[in-house]
Amino acid sequence: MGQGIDVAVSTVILALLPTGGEPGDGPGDEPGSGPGGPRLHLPLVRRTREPHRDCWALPGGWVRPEESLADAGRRTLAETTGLRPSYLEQLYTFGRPDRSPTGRVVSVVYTALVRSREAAAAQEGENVRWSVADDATGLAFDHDEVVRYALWRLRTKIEYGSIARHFIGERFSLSQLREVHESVLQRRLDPANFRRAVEASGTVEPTDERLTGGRHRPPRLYRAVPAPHGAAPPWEGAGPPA
Amino acid sequence: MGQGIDVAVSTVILALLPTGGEPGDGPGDEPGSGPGGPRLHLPLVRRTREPHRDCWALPGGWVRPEESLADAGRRTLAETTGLRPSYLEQLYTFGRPDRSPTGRVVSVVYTALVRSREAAAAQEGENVRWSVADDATGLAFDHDEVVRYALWRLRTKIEYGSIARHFIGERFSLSQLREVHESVLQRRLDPANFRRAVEASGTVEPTDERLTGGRHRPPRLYRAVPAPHGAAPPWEGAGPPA
DNA sequence: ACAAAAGTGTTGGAAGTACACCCATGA
DNA sequence: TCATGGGTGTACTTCCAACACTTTTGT
Repeated sequence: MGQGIDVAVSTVILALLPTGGEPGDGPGDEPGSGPGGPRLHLPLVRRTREPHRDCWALPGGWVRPEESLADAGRRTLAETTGLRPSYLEQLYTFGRPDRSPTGRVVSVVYTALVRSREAAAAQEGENVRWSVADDATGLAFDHDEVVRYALWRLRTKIEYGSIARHFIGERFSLSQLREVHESVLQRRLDPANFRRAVEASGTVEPTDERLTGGRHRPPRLYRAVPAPHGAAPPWEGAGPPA
Repeated sequence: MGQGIDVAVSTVILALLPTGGEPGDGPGDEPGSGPGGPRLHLPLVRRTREPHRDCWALPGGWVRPEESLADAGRRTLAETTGLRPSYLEQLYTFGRPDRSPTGRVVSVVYTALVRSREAAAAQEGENVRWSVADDATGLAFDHDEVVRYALWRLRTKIEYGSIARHFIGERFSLSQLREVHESVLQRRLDPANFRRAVEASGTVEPTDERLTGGRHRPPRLYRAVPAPHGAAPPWEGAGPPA
């Protein structure tokens, strides 16, 4: 066709990191890592060329002719930050004619969630920075808007099981899961009611293991149950069609 | 950049039409228009060129360099079917490398809802056909999949006010609104409980008018209330950024 | 023994469901 | 007056938030 429209992908990758802390120690670690527990962070990359040179922006890049959109998201993410999230979900496609000053660009934006330990793989430095998601403003292009929309979507449609699987490890206590939800939703949750809601949701199941080494009674460990099915588009998180 | 990727838009436009009927008479008209009341229909267009020549497909076309994605959706929709829906919402972006045999095409798909009277504007003929949405299979490209996803999204996230505004007229009785919901959800709803749920939702408000000319007690007419705010991305349905 | 978190029970209110019943109109 | 849908009342159930309470561990 030759329309002269370029197709890019960008990714909003979110991780829960202790306020003021470094990637690597995540929720469930020593307390005192901040006034309100861990907060949502996302990696930004500094642009090294025009337009918006030296501005911070979401990691991303051009889609290659032979790769799927999700694959392009994964590839550009790895190239710019070193991150390789297991889960990627399409967020929205932005295509205002004037959103890039150099020409027509349509950006397919993905959202990913990573565990705090994986977040450490993003080599922070001169050109990569972890930023508190709610404070990320002044970004290049329309990325401010993209980030706000990604946060809105995360907070309004999350499932117990999925958020557990993606933000924390394979095995987790209900307190850890609750702390994740409290950090995302930015409000306290009743431990008793949270327990019952999670158990009734059917998205997690108890194991025989317990978390020892804590300072008090060892909690039972749970794991995310595969997938309830039928509540989401079948291809999300997996691969095709993307 | 010159990636050789073409950007298209397609639109899933849904209307409630009586089973076996013609566009123009909609829900709330004479009964006997089918065993189970009106059903979701969508217009399909016959492809006049390769690939998939003579196959039925979703209306759509190429995005022009200077128009927004939503505008491209509106324009191609009007060109192929004559329809001009007031509401357009982005559904998903499909971009498998092999989804078109002639080259790399990324399709941004929009969903629209139209009133049955507006649906009559789609000049049905040799190359435009209204089809029962749940029965639409064998379409060109990956459009089967697109239609199924659009139906899933409509059925899982609808609001009283919005569905009223888009599927039926400015003024409507609660019975008409209930019939719309019953058709979309494919199950009967209790009239008394439906009334209370709608009234409590705050998305519709009563007027002083009544619908006369019916065969029985004239029902009060309601209208959709502007917008609750904060429950959806701000730009959907309006225009930019899209 | 004590502190602190794990885990259970109970209660009251909101919201959803089923269904009985009265009201208003056209034929 | 009667059939029919419009509209109201009410009891029952289910869900959810608040919070008191018991259990189990490390120190």
